[in-house]
Amino acid sequence: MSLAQIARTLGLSVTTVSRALGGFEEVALATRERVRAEAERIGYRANRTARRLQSGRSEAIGLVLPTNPGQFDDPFFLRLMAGIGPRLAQADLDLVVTAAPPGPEELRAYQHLLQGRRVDGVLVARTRRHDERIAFLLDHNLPFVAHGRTQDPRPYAWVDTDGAAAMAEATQRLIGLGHRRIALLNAPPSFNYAHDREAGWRTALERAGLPATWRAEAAPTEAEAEAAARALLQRATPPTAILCATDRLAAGALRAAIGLGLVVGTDVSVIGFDNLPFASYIHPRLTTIEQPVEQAGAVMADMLLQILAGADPAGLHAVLPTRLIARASDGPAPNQPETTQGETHASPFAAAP
Amino acid sequence: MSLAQIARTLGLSVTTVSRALGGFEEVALATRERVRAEAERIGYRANRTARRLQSGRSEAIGLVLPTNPGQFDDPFFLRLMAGIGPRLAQADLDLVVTAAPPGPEELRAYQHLLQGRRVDGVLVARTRRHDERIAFLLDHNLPFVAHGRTQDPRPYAWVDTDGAAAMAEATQRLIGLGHRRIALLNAPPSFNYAHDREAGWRTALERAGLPATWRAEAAPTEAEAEAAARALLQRATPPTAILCATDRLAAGALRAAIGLGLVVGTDVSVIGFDNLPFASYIHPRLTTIEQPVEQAGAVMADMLLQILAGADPAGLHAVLPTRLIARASDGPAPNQPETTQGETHASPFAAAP
DNA sequence: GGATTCCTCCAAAACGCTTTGGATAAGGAA
DNA sequence: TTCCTTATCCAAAGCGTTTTGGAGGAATCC
Repeated sequence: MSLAQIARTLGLSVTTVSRALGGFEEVALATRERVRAEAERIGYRANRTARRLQSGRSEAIGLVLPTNPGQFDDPFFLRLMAGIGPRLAQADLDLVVTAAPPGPEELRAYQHLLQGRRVDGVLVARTRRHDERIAFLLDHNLPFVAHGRTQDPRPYAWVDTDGAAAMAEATQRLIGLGHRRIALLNAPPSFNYAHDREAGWRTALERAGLPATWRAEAAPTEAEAEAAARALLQRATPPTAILCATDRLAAGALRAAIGLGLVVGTDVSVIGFDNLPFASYIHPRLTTIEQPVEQAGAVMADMLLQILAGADPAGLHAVLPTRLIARASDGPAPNQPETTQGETHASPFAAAP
Repeated sequence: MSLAQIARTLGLSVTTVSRALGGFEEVALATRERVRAEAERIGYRANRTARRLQSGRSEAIGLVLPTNPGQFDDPFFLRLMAGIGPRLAQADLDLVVTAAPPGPEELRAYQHLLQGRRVDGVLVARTRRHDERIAFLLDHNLPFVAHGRTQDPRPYAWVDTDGAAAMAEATQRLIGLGHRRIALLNAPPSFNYAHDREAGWRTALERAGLPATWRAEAAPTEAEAEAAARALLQRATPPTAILCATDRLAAGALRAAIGLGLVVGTDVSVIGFDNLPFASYIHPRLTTIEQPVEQAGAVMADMLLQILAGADPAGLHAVLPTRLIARASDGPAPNQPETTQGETHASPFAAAP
């Protein structure tokens, strides 16, 4: 089951067999066919390790999974891998997965991948605004593609979700439902998506001549979000809708609203972002924005393949569109003295699976 | 950054450097130290590919992810990888992940791993009662550890959850709450866990002298489960509790009960299995059973390491205990003529995160 | 007819490591 | 002194592949 074996059986040299299987023109067509037939017959598959040693490439790319305890209800990485897998398989590359908790160990995982020359490149997900992983990879010249932009001024390949457009769309939807006091419950600015998403909210408000008065920040956990949302809702003139940068924030907002005796979808509207699985189970079912994660994985893999083939990472960028999933957590603005009366058109909500 | 470079710098042979780093006694202690210091200085890491070629082992193990569309809210594999990762990293093995939808492509993924000698062994999760993957791996002599037992009579290494004990415990709990008509909503028998879990239910009923009269089967989707649960609840004498082999089945049962105007936790109790993330978001919050998935991953990795070190797979088995997470979907049995009056003690439920 | 060009094939090197089978020198026993 | 151990080191083989640099013969050109 080696080149040498085929060479022996056919009375050829290893060189010729190698070239024949490689499809080189310098091997006579008849010989090429003969070799191919024999290889087929014995089910020959090139030893990857030998080829790797010879070529100097590891024919594998790396992905570091954050093993954040309690974050397991987030199918992001599973979906990402589902998108990445087929593309890499097509290019006959392995996907090497490492697990590390965020923090110093995470960076060490990247060093580990680099040092042993275990991978030809890596995919980085969940980038932060200031991301030492990106800096490390750039410093060490390891090909990579990131999911999410960061503040590093050096050019690199990235794929990102159009969070601004998504939030603008959601804001627009709320405006269309008659809302005039639309709050943003954002994640801390260390998450770079926070900026993006806030920008969309601001743009839509501005376009409609509405003030960006109601705004709060919370770590994306339910407890913190609940507190922040309660503060918003207890203002003298509270918002009639809360746009959340994350489903987890939205879960907290729902809890805050319900805790204050408000009916979500009627008294106050809440929209999330991410379409985490619980969004369709929570009560009321959460209207939210879905990201094309599988597609992002596929695009990232394709970009990395291009880079490995010699492309310049600087030009490789993609902004992917989102999809708003209308459920039951938002509705027409309530009639309140401070509010411009919204048109009371029929609720356009479609039930989503 | 190779052995040769160190050898050159130190005026030694490649052989000696290799053995020095390998810690062989036949290299003088002083030399060993000298080599180690130099290796440390230049940050030497052995080229894995070269070592692999020489040793004939790929120093990697494989995991095939089922990319079941719509199943992404299941953190099982993420948790499994979180458990596997550190153990493999410690043994300096790579984890190669492939994604494939269940079915013929899945088996081809395993063939692919085997053919290219890409991995020294594999981990198989979510085994089925008759599992062609297990058969394939046994046939081809590829070391592996499975999560879940199957019907294949040949011995192999496995880790499994003690589903019988878990279900017996849950049944016992319901009996303690005064329930006498306890239904089982099971998954189809093609899933081997179904048998295990049903056995626990039967055992506990038998022990209490209760009949196993109420039983239904449904594919583990909400829609099918809802229909099956509704049929159960519409019997002339309906059950007062439904034990579900899966959280997804439980979600359907909840929906059926609510659809029939029943108050879950009062009129009818529902208990699930798996503790999927949505279980704590659904209304009412689902009492369910949690499996130690990370631990299973760690144990599986350890077993595979043992097998690769020469251990006999036949003796490697582990049954892991579960944990019942009490939430709000179960409660004391309702007072009904057919029911033996349960003791009306205070609800012992602790809120779980 | 000699030189040149194709066409087809091959021997050997190289990738970086581990392992096999000595080689050399020092020390001790006879 | 001679022989045998022991301690320490090394040259070379081998893992299976790709690639380099030809070699040999037939066909072509002048």
